[in-house]
Amino acid sequence: MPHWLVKTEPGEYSIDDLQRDKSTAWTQVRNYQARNYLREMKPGDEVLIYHSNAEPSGIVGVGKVKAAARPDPTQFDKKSDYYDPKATAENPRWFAPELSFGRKFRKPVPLEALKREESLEGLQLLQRGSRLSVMSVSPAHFAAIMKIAG
DNA sequence: GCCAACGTTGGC
DNA sequence: GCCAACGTTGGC
Repeated sequence: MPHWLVKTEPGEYSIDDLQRDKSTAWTQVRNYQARNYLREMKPGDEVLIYHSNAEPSGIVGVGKVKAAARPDPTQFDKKSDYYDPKATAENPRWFAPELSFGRKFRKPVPLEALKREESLEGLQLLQRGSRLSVMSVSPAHFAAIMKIAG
C-alpha cells in the first residue's frame, strides 16, 4: 500500500484545521506531478502531514485518504486565485482527494531532524531543491518517520 | 522545440 | 526579506 506526504502552510490550513474539520478536500494543488500523485491516492492510504513555512517546518501528524480524487472545484471558480481558464467540466485539469484527520504527533518532527536520519536517505522531501507539495513515501521511510514521531 | 524571462516555493 | 532551485510562459 502506498504512503504519501502532503505539504501545507499552517497559516493557510494546518493540521489543527484538519482535526477540527475531521476531513477536507485537498484542493488548490497546481502542479502536474503533484496532481498525478493525488490521483493515485486510494481510500485508506496513509498521508503524512507536513507544515511548510512554519516554525519549525516539519511533519506534524498523519491523515488518511477518505475518498479518491474528484475534480477540484476551485479550478472552475472565477473568483478563486486557483481559477484555471483552461479547465472545463468535461476536461478538468486539477483534482482533489478527500483527506481525513488521523492523529497529530505529540511533538512535530522538524525538517532538521529528518535530515539527520540516515534511515530517511532518499526521501523525496529531503532532495535538493524539492518543492513538490505532494509526494509518495516508501513503506520503509513511512515506518521510520512513525518511529521517530513515537 | 528552444530558451530567456518571469513567477513560485520554501528554507533560512 | 533573500535567494536558490524549479516550473511555466511565450516569442521566435
